Amino acid sequence: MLALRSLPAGCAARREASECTACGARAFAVCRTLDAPDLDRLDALADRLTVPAGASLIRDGDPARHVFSITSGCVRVLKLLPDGRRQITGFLFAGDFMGLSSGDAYVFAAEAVEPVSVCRFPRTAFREMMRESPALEHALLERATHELAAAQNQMILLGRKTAQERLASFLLDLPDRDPARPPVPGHVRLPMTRSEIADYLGLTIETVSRVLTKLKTQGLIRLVSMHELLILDPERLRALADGMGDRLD
Amino acid sequence: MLALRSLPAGCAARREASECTACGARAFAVCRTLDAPDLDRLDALADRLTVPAGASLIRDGDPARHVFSITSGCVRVLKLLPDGRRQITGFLFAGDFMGLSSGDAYVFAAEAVEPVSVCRFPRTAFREMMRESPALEHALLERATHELAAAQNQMILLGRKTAQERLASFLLDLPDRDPARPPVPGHVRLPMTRSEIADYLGLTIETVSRVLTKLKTQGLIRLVSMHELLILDPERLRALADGMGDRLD
DNA sequence: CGCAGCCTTGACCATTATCAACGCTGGTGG
DNA sequence: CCACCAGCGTTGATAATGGTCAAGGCTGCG
Repeated sequence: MLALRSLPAGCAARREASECTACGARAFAVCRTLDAPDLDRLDALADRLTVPAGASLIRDGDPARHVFSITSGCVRVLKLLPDGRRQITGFLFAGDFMGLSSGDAYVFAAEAVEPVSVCRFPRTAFREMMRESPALEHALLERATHELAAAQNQMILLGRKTAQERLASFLLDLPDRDPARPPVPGHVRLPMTRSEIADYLGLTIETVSRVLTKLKTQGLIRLVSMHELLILDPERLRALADGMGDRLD
Repeated sequence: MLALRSLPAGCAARREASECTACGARAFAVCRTLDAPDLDRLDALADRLTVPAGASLIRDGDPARHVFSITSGCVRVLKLLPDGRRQITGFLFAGDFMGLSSGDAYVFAAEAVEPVSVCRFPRTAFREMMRESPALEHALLERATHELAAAQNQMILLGRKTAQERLASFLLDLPDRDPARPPVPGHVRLPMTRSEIADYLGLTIETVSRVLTKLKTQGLIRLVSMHELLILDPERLRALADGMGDRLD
């Protein structure tokens, strides 16, 4: 399992997580399902790391020795083709979890989009805990279930949606995922570059840039700054995202 | 969770599954992790169904009342956009499992590609069993982990690979998944139509047809019949699939 | 044998990629 | 404090991959 994002229901937990970077393992959103003694054991296992923007958290092919819980910042999970083509398979935020893997090596890379802090657990010890705590395993399965549904949505986006529809979907989904900013309605923080958005949506930077300009021209969004925008017409944007761009015209 | 394919390690289990369609729940590949009494309980819960080609097993939006274990045939899992665009997110075969879902309704559809037989379990009873059997939950998490890794691979395919690379990847992956045919090396059974392949790979039928013809012309494959082909040059096909098409030229 | 459905092939088109130039912006050092 | 520079973003012109439209062929079944 590559990465597990926190569940929508866990929104409070997520926010909490982002606020308690000092308390290490307790920041782990799954903690809600654990008893106090288990939490203490997790705490004891955890390393706290801070990594600068651009730094690598996980390298594709490396032995899978750790699992991670993100406590602040934004992480990109990605895969590369030998010639350098890149697919970003997800952006992770505070409260999200990553690193579980079926084999002994990671099959993906993870890098900091902005300065990131994480709790790092030895994989074997974490596995041990999982075996002993069905509640933990249950929570992870719950998350994995959710993550698989999200993956199907990303597949229809990549396989069947137009560039406009992809951007619209992205802009609507992103704020739900990022607890870093209080959810001012319509306000979207874009910690990632155009290039990262492009590699997430299966497009090029030029197309991303052009489509954002077009959405702006159509009055659907306003570009506040390079890394911040406003959704002006959520309804029409949603219709676009769902492939009903013409219904509302 | 939409669908869980059997693990590669479970190849023997899978084959067994496809051979014992008569024994119902015991065909469920996860059974390997359950004790005999649990198996008997599963057996008691299961309906055995046979559905004709083209029939619907799960409709998007329907209340999620069952989970399914496929005992023979091929199932397509898909999502639709309102205007009819279709993305097939996976093909399932004997031994695969589907239907777990985070919400109360299915968020995808499942339809028989060819005549299919399944074991159907009431979702609530299955959940109950999961709660009582950590081994079952563990097995499902294991599978989900694997399925998530596969989803990442499909994302790089859909987001970054060319039509040729997509077809090459598909032809190489498919036989590993389908236990219906003894794994004659290089022999690929294609139970699905060109249209289904296209909707799985994010292409059109015409492109699928043209690329298959091109692969044939290049001596990489031979089209034995409409639903059967031979891989003549696995190495070059693999190189193509991995985006190293030029390396071997 | 005939028909329906699927597949293939061809001609043309559109969306998006590629290539190129330029502009903005934020950080650094004079 | 300002000027410069590097990196990122935007915009434009052109190209290419794959989509669309159309016609015809195969195949398997009644």
